[in-house]
Amino acid sequence: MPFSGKISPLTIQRLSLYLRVLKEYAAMGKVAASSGEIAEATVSTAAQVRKDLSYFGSFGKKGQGYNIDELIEAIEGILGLDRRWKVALVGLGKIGQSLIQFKEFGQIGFDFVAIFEKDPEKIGKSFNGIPIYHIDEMPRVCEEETILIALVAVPAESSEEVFQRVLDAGIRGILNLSGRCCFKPPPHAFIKNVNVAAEIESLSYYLTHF
Amino acid sequence: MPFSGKISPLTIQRLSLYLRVLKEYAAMGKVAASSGEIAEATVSTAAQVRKDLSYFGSFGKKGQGYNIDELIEAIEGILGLDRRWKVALVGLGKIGQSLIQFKEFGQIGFDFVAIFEKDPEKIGKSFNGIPIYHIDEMPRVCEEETILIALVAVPAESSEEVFQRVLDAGIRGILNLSGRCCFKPPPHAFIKNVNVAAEIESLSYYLTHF
DNA sequence: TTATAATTGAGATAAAATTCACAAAAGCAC
DNA sequence: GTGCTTTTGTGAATTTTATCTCAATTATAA
Repeated sequence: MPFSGKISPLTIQRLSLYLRVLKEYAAMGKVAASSGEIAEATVSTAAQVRKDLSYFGSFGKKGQGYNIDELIEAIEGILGLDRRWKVALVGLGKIGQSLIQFKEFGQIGFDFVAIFEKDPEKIGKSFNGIPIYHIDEMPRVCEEETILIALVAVPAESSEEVFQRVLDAGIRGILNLSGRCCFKPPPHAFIKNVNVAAEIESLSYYLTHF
Repeated sequence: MPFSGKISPLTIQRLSLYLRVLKEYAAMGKVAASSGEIAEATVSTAAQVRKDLSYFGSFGKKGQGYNIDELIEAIEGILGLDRRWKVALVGLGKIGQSLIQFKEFGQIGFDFVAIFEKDPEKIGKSFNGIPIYHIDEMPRVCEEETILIALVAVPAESSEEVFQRVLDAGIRGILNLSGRCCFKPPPHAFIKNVNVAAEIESLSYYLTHF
């Protein structure tokens, strides 16, 4: 790795945002951007942008800002997006079905290659061109296909069991949409929780008190 | 309000998680829980749980922990969940369709009462029993129905314009699923961004570097 | 060649968030 | 009632994160 030390997860999330706006800029034909511009587009501050980048190296030119193509390449390298990732979907309910059709995953380098389900009705068929396996087959399929990332979209009740099985199948990164928010992963694995219900509850807090 | 001062958004998010596990406990018939138990269930720490709660009052009993029903009621009060909220869905694409069928919103007090769309094909009809209006009708409908919260699930390209129109319609809380991450709301409004693509990118970072 | 303006990178500083640590209850057993 | 155990609430200490500041660098234009 070209860098050392522990980086805050907040920095990582922001890099992802910076990358988005940089790609927008590139698509517009823009060649350079300053930390101030990037900050404004991501609701951040110039100092924050520079500090985040500085953990990984010096990518800008004093007086000139950042070359957009170079910075895109740098951030993609940092985030490990200079490759493609195979992803499994676990749970083909409403949410799973809608996410698997979501084109942005492919655009940013993540390919769904397997779906795992319990419902015998669905197994053996395919959805959106992706084969549906029984969840028992996860260890075999994930190994054969070298799948390291899973998107878990099962009902909250079954999620705890499913997390365990997913980790046992060799998955190291879980994107959890099950609504069951909290599961402590083993040290070699990572979980990101996306919880729309919790987010709307914080909106309620702010509307109530401000 | 029974409290003063600025509370960290991180505290608010965690209260939401605490509430979830407390409701699980209540459903199991449990009557009391300690900060340690709540912490374990939410992947937090006992001190963090106590500190978060302490910003709003004293809800526990020394040596005994927290009465679950009482604490649920307290947190619901804090978060403004001791009432029901009317919610608009803006954008009836795949994501919008799947979210509006998501039962948990109703269970936690949020009712979809209107859908706004641009597509003339859909307007005038209903989806899942909820009427579909043209987006131009938002100001009128939101006022008549006193809708203060909107879930925005439109394509990233149109989101900037849509945010503006949503705010102009009197909406004060936006849950943004458009993928376009960054929009600075005016001081009386609040935006919560949910960005699955950005989350999966951080997973890539961790798998690459650890 | 020299002034001018823009902007980075990073050390110093400030602010925010988390953890520590412990006195003060509260129940229980005897 | 006394001693033991549990667990809260909170001020203090620590750690983490964000902001500020400015010397150094680059391009530009006179």
